[in-house]
Amino acid sequence: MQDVLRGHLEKIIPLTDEEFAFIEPHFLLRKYKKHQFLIQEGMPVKYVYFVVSGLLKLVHTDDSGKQQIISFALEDWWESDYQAFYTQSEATFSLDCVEDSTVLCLSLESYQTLCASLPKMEHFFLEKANRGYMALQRRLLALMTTQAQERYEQLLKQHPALVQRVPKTLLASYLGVSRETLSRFSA
Amino acid sequence: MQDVLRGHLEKIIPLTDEEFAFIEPHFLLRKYKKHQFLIQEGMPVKYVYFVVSGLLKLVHTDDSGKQQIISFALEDWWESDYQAFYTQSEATFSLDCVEDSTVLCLSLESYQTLCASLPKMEHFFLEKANRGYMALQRRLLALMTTQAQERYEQLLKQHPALVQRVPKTLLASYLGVSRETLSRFSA
DNA sequence: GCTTTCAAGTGATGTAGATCACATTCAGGC
DNA sequence: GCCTGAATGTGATCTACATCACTTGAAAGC
Repeated sequence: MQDVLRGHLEKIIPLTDEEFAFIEPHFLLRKYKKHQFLIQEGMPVKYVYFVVSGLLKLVHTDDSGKQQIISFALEDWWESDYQAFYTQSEATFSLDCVEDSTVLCLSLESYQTLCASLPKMEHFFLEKANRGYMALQRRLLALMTTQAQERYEQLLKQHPALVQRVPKTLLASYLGVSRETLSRFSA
Repeated sequence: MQDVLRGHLEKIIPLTDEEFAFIEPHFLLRKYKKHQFLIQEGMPVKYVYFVVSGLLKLVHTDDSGKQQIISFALEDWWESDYQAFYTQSEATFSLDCVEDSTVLCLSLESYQTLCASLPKMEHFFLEKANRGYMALQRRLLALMTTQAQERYEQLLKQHPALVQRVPKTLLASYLGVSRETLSRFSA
């Protein structure tokens, strides 16, 4: 199971067996069922999660109770309420399972230990953060410039698997469009 | 002038004089006039920029020629077309001066040298990347959930100085709203 | 000083997409 | 096998905001 993690890390930083032997015990393997929460709004955030299998959604609930999907986390993705995680404060997002999922949990302490003792790991996280930043920038731009229907079509192209796995209601929320409007696009 | 840089770095990582003496020569000081371009769409991106003084805007131009402001870069901000910078490919954004500006330029080679030889620097950039990511996430959320007028009011609260310094037309583009609509809010 | 350009306000009209309301189909729990 | 709730489709109406068209005022260039 941890092989997945090693493969994932080694896409960016090659590791010796000793190094991986040092890294691996910092992660905690956990399984969650569909609809279970990994993070709940208002609660402390203990971990950042690496998705081994399954599918999570990161959600924000506004004052009027409406839910917005900030992002989906598929296999091989890292997810958390980073703000709350890094500052060890209360979650403003919730993270829960769209499907039964297996994740690896990394505590802030372990995260810091890994970064401090293995520059490679810090490099790995920097790389991930940068890519995440660039991806968000593109998403922001798309949200500002592109019509809802085109955004949907681009999602279909770029993540056809995701569209298959996720109810349209959730896709709509992710795309920033109402359920009804999204439904009218399929035609 | 480089004092500004040292102060900025030391907000996150304390440095010895020797360390800073090693870091500093990697930066190139440059001055630009209002309307001058640091990065032009279609051209290679040589540097990431640290703004010592002045104000820059990162802009995307779509097929129909319309401009969207991805972000502003005030004093103490880092900016570039990161995608193009890291992959040493052609810019899809342009970066130009809203006001006369002084910047420090860091090449990819120097960036990599700094990260490789000083783990502190890698840590610094990781910290910056993470904060940038979280800020973008909040902006994305605001764009999806909040009305244009409220977004404007929040900008007024959070960056009153920016609103003073920047023509409304540019603010509108940054907020993802038309010039005319923004104008009707002031009343 | 004059002209040209840029920033900004404002009315009239158009439209993407929200919201509300209801029908239908489908999967799961017991 | 029945019942309940989720997921989806679809019509009618409403609204935030875009777009177009024009005016005014102020700054910049020569």
